[in-house]
Formats: sequence, structure tokens, C-alpha cells
Amino acid sequence: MKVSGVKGFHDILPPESARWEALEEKARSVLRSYNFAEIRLPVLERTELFARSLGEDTDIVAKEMYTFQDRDGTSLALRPEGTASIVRAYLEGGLAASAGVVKLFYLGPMFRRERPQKGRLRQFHQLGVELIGRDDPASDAEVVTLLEDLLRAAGARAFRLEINSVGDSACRPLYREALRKYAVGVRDRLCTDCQSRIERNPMRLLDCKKEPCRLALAEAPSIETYLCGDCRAHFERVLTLLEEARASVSVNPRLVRGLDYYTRTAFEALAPGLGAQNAVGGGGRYDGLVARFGGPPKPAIGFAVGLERLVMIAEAAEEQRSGPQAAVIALVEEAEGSALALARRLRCAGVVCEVEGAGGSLKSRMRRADRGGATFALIIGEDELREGRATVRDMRGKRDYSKALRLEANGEELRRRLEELAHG
RNA sequence: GUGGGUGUAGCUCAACUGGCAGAGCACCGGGUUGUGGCCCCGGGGGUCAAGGGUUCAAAUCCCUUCACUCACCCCA
Repeated sequence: MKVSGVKGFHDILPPESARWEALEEKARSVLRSYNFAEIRLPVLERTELFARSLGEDTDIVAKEMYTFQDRDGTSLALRPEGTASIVRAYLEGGLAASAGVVKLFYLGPMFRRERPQKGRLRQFHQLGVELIGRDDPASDAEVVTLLEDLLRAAGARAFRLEINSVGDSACRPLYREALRKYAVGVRDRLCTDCQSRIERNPMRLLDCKKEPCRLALAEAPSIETYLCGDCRAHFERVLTLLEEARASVSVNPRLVRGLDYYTRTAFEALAPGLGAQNAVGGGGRYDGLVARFGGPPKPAIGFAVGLERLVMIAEAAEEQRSGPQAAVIALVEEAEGSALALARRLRCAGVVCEVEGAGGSLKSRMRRADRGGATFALIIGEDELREGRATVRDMRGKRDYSKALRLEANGEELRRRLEELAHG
């Protein structure tokens, strides 16, 4: 019986896996340049970690987590996001004790039991960045430019960065209430989803996509007028710094975040071509989260990028083949050992090598070598074996070099010889 | 969780108002070619997503289930 995969859990097969690899490499290089260090986190956490950080009422916690009872009865969950784990690791690993700033990034699978669609899987991958221990506007600006540089380096071209301030514990409740009151007034012009949001999560009213709701809320109070003095000054400074740092960011006063822990600066990268799931990355400040888990009052800011979505919008860089590639072909069974040995020495010298045994027609083996990207076919038959050499066939130039390679030569020598032939 | 669309060869897809399951690509063998590419000949491959129903006859019509996909919702 054939066993199928799990809904929403996908394999990443070649050649797509190569695009992921290239993208991750570029991202790592940008992260290194910003002096962020990798943290490798477990995929499993105690369920309460997410319940307490994301908010009990968010959909993620309420109905999308994969949770189960461990054998000793504790409730565990596959992580639906990375920030909660970072904060836990930060405290547990004693990083909070150091006075300085901690700059971390992570990369890996996240799990949410949603209905799959374009750009949304049940196991998906995020690259996340967290800067913990500073609350100055320059940190906000630096993290935002990091997101921009990261996306650009990965090959994303057409994306838009939006930013807003969602206030803090002093001013957001006031705005929330003002918004709620306004929404009650226009209740019957809102869709049923929005009507239920009025009490549950009024901030979310602002990013409903339906036209009637947008019209009904066009005159709704804006967060800008409700920000407290500290939040306003912080936000304005962030915007100034971003402008001076030449970041292309635009303010969207209706931008809100889905998770409860965000404070002040919130931002998002939107891209066309992703269907309805148009956010490639998003994040913001979460100044209260470390303290909520019993740590010292450490402010922090971070973001996460959806890698499936990034792969979708990133222009694939043309793969650069460095140096000659070879296919070693044994014409007869007695030559197979020599073929393997030759290939092995070439590989040690850095030449990408494929070995074709004695089975099948020469024609099909040559064709495979050609399609596999080989620049040379190294053919070993009875004659070659007896004379201790391999016939080299140039796949492009249609030329033979019958005495080109001595079978007993070492890898370096072999590679140099192939490079000479490739250029001459 | 709610809707819509689609399921035929490894891949991309045909098959008219129901009438013998096909093509291109890929794969394998052969011919030709300086030993591969182009060209020519041949070959292997299918539970027509699964189950049930209607009919002399179902890939085609009806019902059920499943999978994939897009959108709502949610979010990166």
C-alpha cells in the first residue's frame, strides 16, 4: 500500500532545493554583515509558552497549533512561530544577565494547522531575527533596513515596506476603545467577520479586505492621534532615521499585527505575486515580552520572513558552474574500478563528477552526461585500461583527446589537465 | 472550519452529443553520425484518484469519499 504525505507538509525536491540553499546562503551573509548570530531552537515547546506569549485568543493558539500530551502528561506543541522560543532560550540560557544587546537569528520549520493555499502550508519555514536589550529608535531602524537588505539580497525585487506604530500599554488601550466605539456605530455596514472582531480584536478591523468594511471604517479614528508622547517621539525618530539611512519605507497608519505581544513599531513587507498571502515578512517591537516570562524588563524588536513566499518572489539567480565537470564512463566491466578511482581523485580535487558503469548503451550514457552538465566525458574501455589512460571527450566542442589523461595521475594534476583542455 | 476549481502514462495535457485509452516530452533498445546532441525505426510503461449507481456499453452521466488547488478566515 502506498503511503502518502501529510496534508500541508511538503517535500522540497531538487531542483527547487538548490534555490532554497542559494537563498539561505545569501541571507546568512547579510545577517553576518549585521553581526547577528544564529540560534538553533527546538521544534517542540511546552504549549503554555505560546499561549502566554501570542495570546490565548489568537487563532494560532486557539485553533491552529499541533498540540499533544507527552507521556508524563505535559502538554507540548509544535512551534507555530519562533519569537516565544527565543525569549525562553534567552532567559534559560542566561543571556539576559549580560548588560549588552543580543542579536540572534533562526531558520527553520514552523507549524500551523490551517487550510493550505498559495503561500500557506501547515509546515512552513521562517527566518527570524531578534534584537534584544535595546529600545532606542536606532535599533528599530537598523532592524528594518536589515529586512530590506535581506529581501533584496535574496533576489526579491517588487516588494513594499510599510511601517506603523501600534502604541504601548499606556496608549493602545485608549485607541482600542475609541476604535471599538466607532465600529459599534457603523456595525450594520460591516461584514459578519468584522462584526465579531469588534469585541474580540478591534485592531484587526483595520485590515479587512472587503470594500464595504473599508468604506465604513474610512473615517475611523487613526492611531496617530492616540499615541502617547513617548510613543510618538519614538516613532518620529525611527522615521527620521530610516529616511537618513535611505530605507524605502512608507507609513501605513492602518497597519496592525496579528500577535498580542507587539508594541510601538510594527512593520511588514508586502509583495505582489503571492496571491492572497501577500506578506513576505513582518515584525515589530515587543518590549514587554521578556518581563512577561519573569525576566528583567528587556525591550526587543524582531521580524520573521516566510521562506516559501520569499522563494516564490525571488528571482532565481542563474547557477554559476565553477570549473569543469566530468562524467567518467566505463565501457566494460573491468574498467569500472578504475572509473570509480579516477572519479574519486577528481572529486577530492574539487571537480564535480558523475560515474557511469558498464551497463546500458554508450549512447544513453553520453546523453545523460550531457544533460547532467558535464563538460567532459572521460571514457575508459579495454584499450584505455591497457594503456593506462582515459579518452577525454569534450561535450561541447565535439573533440577527442585520446591521450589526455593518465589514469595514475593524482587529483590536482587531473584537474589542471581538464582546465587546460577547457580553455585551449 | 466555509465556499469554488481540478484529478487520465514519470511530466504537460488530449479523447466531440457515452462506443476499442492517445499525443508530446522523458525513459529503454536499435539505425545513422568519427563514440553522445539532430534525424529515423522500435519498445516498456495506465486500477482513467477511490468506491458505488445508471446503461447493451462509462475516462465521459449521477451519488459518496479522498487528494490537490484557489479564495474566505488567519498570518510570514
